[in-house]
Amino acid sequence: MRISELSRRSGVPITTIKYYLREGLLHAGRATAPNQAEYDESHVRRLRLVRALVGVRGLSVGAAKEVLGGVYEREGDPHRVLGLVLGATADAADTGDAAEDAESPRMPEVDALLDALGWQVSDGAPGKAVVARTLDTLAELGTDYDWKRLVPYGELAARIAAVDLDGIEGIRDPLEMAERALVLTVLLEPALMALRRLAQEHQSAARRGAGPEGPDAPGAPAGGVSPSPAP
Amino acid sequence: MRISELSRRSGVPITTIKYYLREGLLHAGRATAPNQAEYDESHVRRLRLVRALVGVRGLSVGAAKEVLGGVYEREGDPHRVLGLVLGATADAADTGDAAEDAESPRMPEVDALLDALGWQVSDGAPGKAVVARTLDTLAELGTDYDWKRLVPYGELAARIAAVDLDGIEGIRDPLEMAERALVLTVLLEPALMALRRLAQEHQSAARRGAGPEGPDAPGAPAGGVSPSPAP
DNA sequence: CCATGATAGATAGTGGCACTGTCCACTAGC
DNA sequence: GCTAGTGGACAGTGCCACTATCTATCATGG
Repeated sequence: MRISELSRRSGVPITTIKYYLREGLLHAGRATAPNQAEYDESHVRRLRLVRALVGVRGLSVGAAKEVLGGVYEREGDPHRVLGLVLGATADAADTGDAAEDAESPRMPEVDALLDALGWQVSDGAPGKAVVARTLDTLAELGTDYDWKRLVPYGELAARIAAVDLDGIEGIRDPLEMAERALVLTVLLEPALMALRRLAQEHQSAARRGAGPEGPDAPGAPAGGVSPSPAP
Repeated sequence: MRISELSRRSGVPITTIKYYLREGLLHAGRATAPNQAEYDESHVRRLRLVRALVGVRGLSVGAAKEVLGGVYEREGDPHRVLGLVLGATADAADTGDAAEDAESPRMPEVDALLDALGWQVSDGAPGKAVVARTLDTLAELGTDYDWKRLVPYGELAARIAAVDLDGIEGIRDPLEMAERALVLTVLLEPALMALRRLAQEHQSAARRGAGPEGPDAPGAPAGGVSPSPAP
């Protein structure tokens, strides 16, 4: 198909498609002439993904490019894909200043946290820098927040990751698996945080009504957390 | 103190402080003359918080204003504070278009999800719209993603919320409690997602090496992830 | 008293980013 | 041939988070 049909089917304006092509978010079509190129389903699919990442999720164009590059270049290796995809994501706020990422005064605390959780991750994992920076920010705010308080969060994060990996377990096609991994991790983030807030609201109301007792509300519905197998 | 000292102590340029004053992110000082005002510790504290929200977390100025307004206007009611603070946060991508938030074709699915989880939340909770939009995006991408797949995430979100609420349980001072709630929910978000990614990496490697078994690493050969003390 | 510097308030400007408009040479398809 | 469409290039737009500058005070030291 040509660019006008690509635009029609993806809902993205032609000029924006050209922009994405320039920026490397979309792979070029097969050129049939100096001013003619042929696009296919993969372009439609990828355009929709780009719009989801940039428009819905709010990723910057640069971050989206990195993420997509990671997915489509190593589609054969799910583990590698996971690492790259999620590494490039990090957060909207960490654009630039990649140099100081590696060195943070709180990195030892992060290592202690990972050790306490029993996790084995690569040294350069960007997530470590994010955690370090968060600890740093909390300290600057005067909050006495120790890395130990992140341990329960880490344990729950492990369960979330288990659900994530279960979600891509059965996919055979490498490309589809990579895309699914990307979608599950990146696009689900706002939903997860929204669920957290909804749960906070629910439990806050429940605790208010039932007294300041333990985390699980006494008789109340309290969130219906089923006892999933031990982490 | 005067504005120059406020600038020095908070690390925020004077011009930026004026900007925040204009935008309502910082409460005005006590005016002592047409061109003189007195600032105090509360301004220093709040400025640091603003910088954390806007700079580190990447919140828009408008969103930060809403969040802070919610915190400092109803400091007496923790439950109310939670609701407002977390409501205003939502996500960076949902600025504008607040009108269509209420009506989403997928809202019934979200209600079904909340029902399955046993949660009781207010109808206008912004988190619901975020979840609805995520389901919508996933559907547009052709992913066959049912709301039922969010149930395990919801259960884990409930546990996270329980940890969150535990973290603000014992605080007596209402203002401090409100601030802590804000910090725990908003500033911790990137860290939580980073932990999720780190856990994915760890477990992906573990599953790869040990087959499709449990999320915990088998023997954990303890590579270079030792908790080295401060350099 | 008055020079000096800081201050509040207002207005305009800056730089970055994600597009968007426009122009050109050329091609496809009638 | 003729018209609509195309790829490529480049400038322009709108938004946003600041930032610079200007003015009319005000505070203080000498």
